Amino acid sequence: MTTATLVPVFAALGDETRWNILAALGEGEASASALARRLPVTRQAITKHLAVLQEVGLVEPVRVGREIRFRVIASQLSETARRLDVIGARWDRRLAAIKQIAEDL
Amino acid sequence: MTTATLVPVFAALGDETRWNILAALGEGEASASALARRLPVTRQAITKHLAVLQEVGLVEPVRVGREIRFRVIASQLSETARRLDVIGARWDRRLAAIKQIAEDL
DNA sequence: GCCATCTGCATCCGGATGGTTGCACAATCC
DNA sequence: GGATTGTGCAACCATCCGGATGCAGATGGC
Repeated sequence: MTTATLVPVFAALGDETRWNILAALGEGEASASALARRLPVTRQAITKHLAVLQEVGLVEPVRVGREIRFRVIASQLSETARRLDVIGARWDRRLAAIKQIAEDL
Repeated sequence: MTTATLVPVFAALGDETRWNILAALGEGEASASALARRLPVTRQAITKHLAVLQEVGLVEPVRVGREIRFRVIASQLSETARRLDVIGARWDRRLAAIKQIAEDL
């Protein structure tokens, strides 16, 4: 679960490279080195990004022999979407109410 | 509609102050000056944030007399949530498939 | 045991970013 | 018409951030 606070999750998702990493991980678990081979960035850069993604619970490390692979935690994405949807709905209601009031004038 | 590219929207949502502004706008339309009065930041800072929010279609300016009020576009929030949910679902399927393969070994 | 490979840590760098201050300009209300 | 209030623009500042380099340490294959 680790329901991370919402804002940092969005901050993590607000970077193109991070999405590329997530997309690459969609093909299956991969280590930082492996990711560095198929993406146009250094391993160290990838490591930092993975740390950010792990911090907000979007990704999870798995030790395999001497390497550390990472896998996407899809549920965290869904959870974030759900929470954002709730917020959106709340605003919809509020705005609808305001509009109603305005029209009643 | 203005289906802004997803990543910049997340980047915009990845800032605490911006959420405070959105929350304040939830009470109803407000100008940059008005927001500056009830938030612990300068009007100019707020103006910049509003520009970012407007850029990604989360907020919309409305001219009222000599002031420019801003209102939240709730549909953009819902839309973003929907798109994120689709991505999450895709990952869920993919991960389920991978798990299936692993178990079949 | 040795070499190849993967990870970790520290440092450095340029650009973006959140924020401020200061000033000029526009419009509105009385 | 004048003072008040709202906006716009520019410069400046500190910090964060994405990224690169370099080097040291760990670990596994053969």
